[in-house]
Amino acid sequence: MVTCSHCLSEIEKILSGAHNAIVLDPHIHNKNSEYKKGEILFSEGGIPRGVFYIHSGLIKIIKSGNEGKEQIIEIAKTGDLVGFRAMLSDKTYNVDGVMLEDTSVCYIQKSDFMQEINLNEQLRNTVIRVLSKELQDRADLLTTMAQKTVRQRSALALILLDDIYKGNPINLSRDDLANYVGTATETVIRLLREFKKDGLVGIQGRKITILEMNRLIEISKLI
Amino acid sequence: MVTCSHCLSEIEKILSGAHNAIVLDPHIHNKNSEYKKGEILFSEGGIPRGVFYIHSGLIKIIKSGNEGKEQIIEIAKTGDLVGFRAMLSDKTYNVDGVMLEDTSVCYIQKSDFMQEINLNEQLRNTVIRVLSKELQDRADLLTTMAQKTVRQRSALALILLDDIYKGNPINLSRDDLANYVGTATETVIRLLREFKKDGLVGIQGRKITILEMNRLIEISKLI
DNA sequence: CGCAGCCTTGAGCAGTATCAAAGTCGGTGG
DNA sequence: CCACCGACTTTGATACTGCTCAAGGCTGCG
Repeated sequence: MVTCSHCLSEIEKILSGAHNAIVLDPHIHNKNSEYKKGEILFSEGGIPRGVFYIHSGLIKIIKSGNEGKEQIIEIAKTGDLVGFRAMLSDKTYNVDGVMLEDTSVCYIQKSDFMQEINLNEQLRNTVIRVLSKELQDRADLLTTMAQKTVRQRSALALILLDDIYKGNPINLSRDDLANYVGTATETVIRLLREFKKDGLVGIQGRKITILEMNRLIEISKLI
Repeated sequence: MVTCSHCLSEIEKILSGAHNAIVLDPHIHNKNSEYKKGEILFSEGGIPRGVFYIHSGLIKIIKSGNEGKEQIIEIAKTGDLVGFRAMLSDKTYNVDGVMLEDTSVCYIQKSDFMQEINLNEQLRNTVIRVLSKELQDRADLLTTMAQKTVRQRSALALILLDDIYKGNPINLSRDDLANYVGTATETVIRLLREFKKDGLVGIQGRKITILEMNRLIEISKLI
């Protein structure tokens, strides 16, 4: 694959998150590749030769644990950069990237990315800042996984998903939702039923609508 | 506090972990400060103005969760650099650093560290590589917390602690051990009793000796 | 229409947390 | 030197959360 020069020139904005809301003009910007839902972008053990910028779509970053049970580490959305941790660490991927829906991505080759980093001091500092910030966030997430109940984590997951789906109904398989929360599918279904009964969410088929964000936030924080 | 120029010149080795076994010559190296067991190096919300290099001792990095229950994110040992995530992210600390035993550290000021980074390309790349690698590792840890049983995590904790204590008996309060595993104190005590009964570990007072590393590894991996 | 893949529900169980109480150890002051 | 105090550790009993297994229902698609 060939580096998308347009995205290469934008990576600083992308990394700092400023890019999130920007819709690239398709006329000046040809997306590198399109993937169907369920297709695999990269998988554990593979050697990263570049990073991906999500032009549109959703990608789950998963770790396949014991007995095939997968844990969703992160859900990357439009405007996110994916795969840079493994690339920058000089290690193989330790997670898989799988499309949650039809997704189009741009590609930036490692050599191009590294050259850019070495030339651009500000970008370099951004990279370091972003990585460090994520490390801090993961300490919080670790604590959440270790200390909060499944009920609290489910509420939290819905809050995060509301952001990922930008306020639109959450459209995720129950399996994926359970793997995101870190629990069994049945458990997440039962909790959703409860949340619905209490008027916190609405459910249309597999789609979930947040009705009472404030109370979800309360639940996610309470012990 | 004043930057330890000796450690500043060594940070590349420190970061890449090569420093672990090196004993600095006390004649050419004056340690910046000594802390007693239980003393606080930094705490959540504080502004990082530099990083600490552990000359000798042990520091727990903790996140105080709900109702004061703390989660040990990491135990930093002799030769480790502490506090660089918050410093590099330009955020306040989101964790506390507390001495697990009497500890002496050196201090490197943020301005000195940053200057060094900007002058030294290799160091820069090391920083980026280390941060990315840690992010990868935390994805694994997250999966562990989400999917493994307390029994498995306890076995894993003992394996990690064996490394931290360099093969010497593990000397940690039961509370700290529980907070490292992410469970209740009573639970960890019961599991230790089991492990002892099965001949996996020996227990002398609060000290724990690993007897059957291979079987511990097996337990930590099994589902 | 029927199949396959999800989603949902129920029942029972195992693993852990919680609460309460007793035991141990090291240090301190009389 | 001894007895006591406080903090930490251990044990027991009980409750509950969340998992697993099993079965049935729904939906979209060939």
